[in-house]
Amino acid sequence: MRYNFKNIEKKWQKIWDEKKIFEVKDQEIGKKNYFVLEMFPYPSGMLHMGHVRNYTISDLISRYKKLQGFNVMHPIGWDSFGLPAENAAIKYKKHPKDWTLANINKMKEQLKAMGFSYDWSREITTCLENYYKWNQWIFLKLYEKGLAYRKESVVNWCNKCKTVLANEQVENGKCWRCSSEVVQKSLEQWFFKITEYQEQLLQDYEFIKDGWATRIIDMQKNWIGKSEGTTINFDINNLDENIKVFTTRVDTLYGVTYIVIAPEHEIVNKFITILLKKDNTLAKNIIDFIESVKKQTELDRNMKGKEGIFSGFYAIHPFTNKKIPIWLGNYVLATYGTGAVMAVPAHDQRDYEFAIKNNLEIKIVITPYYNDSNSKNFELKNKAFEEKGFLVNSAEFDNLKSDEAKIKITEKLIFLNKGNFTKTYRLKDWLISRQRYWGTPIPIIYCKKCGIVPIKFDDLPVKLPESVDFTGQGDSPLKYISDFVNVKCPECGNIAQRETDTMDTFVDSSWYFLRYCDSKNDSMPFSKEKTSLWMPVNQYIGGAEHACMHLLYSRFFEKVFVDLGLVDKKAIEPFTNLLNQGMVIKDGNKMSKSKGNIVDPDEMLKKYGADSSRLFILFAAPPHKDLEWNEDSIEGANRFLNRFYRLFDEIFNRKDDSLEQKRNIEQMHNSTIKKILEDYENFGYNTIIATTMEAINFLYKEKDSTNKSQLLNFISDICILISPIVPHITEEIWQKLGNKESIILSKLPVFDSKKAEKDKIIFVIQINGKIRAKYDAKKDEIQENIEKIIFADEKLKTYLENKKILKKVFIKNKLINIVVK
RNA sequence: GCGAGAGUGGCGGAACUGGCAGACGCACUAGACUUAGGAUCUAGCGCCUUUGGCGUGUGGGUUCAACUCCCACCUCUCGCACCA
Repeated sequence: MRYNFKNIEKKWQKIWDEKKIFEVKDQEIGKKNYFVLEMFPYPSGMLHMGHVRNYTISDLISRYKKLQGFNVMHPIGWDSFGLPAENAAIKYKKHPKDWTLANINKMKEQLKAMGFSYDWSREITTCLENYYKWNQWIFLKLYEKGLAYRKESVVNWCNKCKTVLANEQVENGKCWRCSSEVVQKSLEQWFFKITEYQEQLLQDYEFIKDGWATRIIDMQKNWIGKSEGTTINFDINNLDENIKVFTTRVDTLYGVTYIVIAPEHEIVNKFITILLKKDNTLAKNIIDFIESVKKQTELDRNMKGKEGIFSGFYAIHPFTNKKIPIWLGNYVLATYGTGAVMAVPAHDQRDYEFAIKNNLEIKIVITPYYNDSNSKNFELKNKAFEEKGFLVNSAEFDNLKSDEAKIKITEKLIFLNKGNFTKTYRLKDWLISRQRYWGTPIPIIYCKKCGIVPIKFDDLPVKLPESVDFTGQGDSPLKYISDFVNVKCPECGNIAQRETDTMDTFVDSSWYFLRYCDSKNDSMPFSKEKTSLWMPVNQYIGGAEHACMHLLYSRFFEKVFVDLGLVDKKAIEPFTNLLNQGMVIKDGNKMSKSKGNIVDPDEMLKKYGADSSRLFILFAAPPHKDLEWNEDSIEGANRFLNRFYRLFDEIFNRKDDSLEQKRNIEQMHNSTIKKILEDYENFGYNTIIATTMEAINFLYKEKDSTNKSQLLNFISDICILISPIVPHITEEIWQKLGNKESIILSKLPVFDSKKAEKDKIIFVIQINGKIRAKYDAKKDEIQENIEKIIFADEKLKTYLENKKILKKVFIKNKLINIVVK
């Protein structure tokens, strides 16, 4: 017989739903709270396999923790603001809200069909007023604290999405969402001051280093990009100005032969003003150069090589007082450090290339450590020498090692008041303005008289207007809604203008986990009392692609909330354990629409059901690895479940129960429990399934000669153990076995260590590493009778008598080892 | 270039603290049952010159014993990348 997964799965999903079995109270006596969180989906219309895998793993952990006796919260919601809804509105002439809510309904069905154990009573939908109101509330709190500010600066603009992007959302010069080229624009925008927290973000890895993959932490550290060095002030010849440069190699200071500044550097304007009076051609050339660099994308700058132009000005070397030419160069980033570098062509490859191209002086000031005897004769071999070494041609610093010289030189700079030790970070403030409709309105009004005026907390929410035309042309649709834009200033009552930008949707996802703890609160985004019952999240599960976006922003928000007194300090890090599941791959590529290799979860569910799908996904690869999609394997999963059900069915319907209880069944039973419980702790979900299959194979062989209740007892424990993986079929068997309560409310079986001790094991007799014989015995038995056992074997006896036994026989694990000459 | 991870059959992957490499599954082969088999069951399945030998990316080392530890190298994947 085949088990009917369609009926069984539907039946139990309905019962679980009706009994509200997954709804969790904030506290339950005698139980510890455990918060399982998965990255909530964007409601695009259909779950993709990445979601299915992510949520299958989360569901397994949630159900396992329940069986362990925890009070588990496993919530779900919808990250439902964002650009695709707006694009769909333009394309299908459907309102983003309708489109989004319809998608949510569809996807909710899919989630339910997978049998995921969500507490739907805590569901959140970020595009609804009762959520985004609190985005605005949080914005205003940050504004109060000076952590939200408006500033004109050069920002990333995506022409296709028609909005600005945060630095984190630009990948290799392209938009993270649509992959089109990102250009630079100077605009006035809202920022969150994440840089205020950069040091703390680095320090607090202390609290999560055991629970996060080092890869993710490294990615974040890299992104924050802390670097320690020295800032030097270079005076400018015949001009009462100076240029600050940042360097990590101040030991090469005597090798500076020119200065390069970014074309965007503020001093350039001064240069031009002066030059226009003295040297019109040079000024024009410089202006042309700046224009041409502006047109280059990041990629161009990389590809075209280093370009530059002499500014006409000279800097003064702080120690030698020599005149050093100041150049403008396309390879200097305006946004990093001071936007100016001291060029040491002998010891920096970029400067070297630039110097060769522009025929600038190259001066060696470092020689390799091994080159001590003739260090003065050290020569470059068509490239810069970038390693550390001994200083030469550096006056009183000659013969010092690089590290020592860095300190001494900086100390002298400090003495001369020309520089200091500095730390520089790559991280920039988080740009949160978006020129799009489908997002949280920024709660700000601009008044000619009063300037920037925040909305009063009591006046929240600033509602997103619903009747809007989506033409796809021009600016954000919000700009054209005069009711929305033209308002009275809350301060002076005069006509004022509302901010029409909305917030980056990453604002929504930076605190949603806190809302789950207190999802119905209508006076605060969340209460400290409720969040402190659940936070920090015990286990977070999601993809690694969010390392420098969502995961970094959330850490930042959490720290702000702690400082604002909104959450307890014990949750200074929001996610203590993070599991990054691998990607789902088909034909060697990540599943995606553009690759055309999508597998529709609906089809999978229809053909094989939820349990088979879950089993397949967990069995095919360990959770952190990429998973290769294989249609044949899912059939294998389905086959196994049928086999399992058939085994149960056959034993269950057997009339005769007079057979003996068997020791080997008891042993297998016990060791199966042990292995599976261990694997749950080590994320070895694929081997849990392998162990279960072994047990089932074993039972098939033994069933006809074994006591019925002993067999059913074993099957019952298997059901509990694998119910987090295949909840429906196990619940069905569990109930047939006569249990009244749901299997979800049961407890994990316990491994009996006393029983295991007495085991008979197969011992292997190994001589010089080669296996010579096997022997079946109890451990203590064999320890006493080693010689008898060995010499009972004639062949072995002769062999050993011919050789000389060198070391005493010893036993380890399942091995008797003899060392001979 | 910098940072992280990984290399084991035809494939996905097992192997706890160094202790029978290839568990479990897929694919494949043969057989059984069957009107039928794409259901199910049984057996086989790393390679070779098969009473034996060789095998965990390559080359060395430690050890009675190495996928596992040490040294050198190769390859692949991912992340970052003109960051001064």
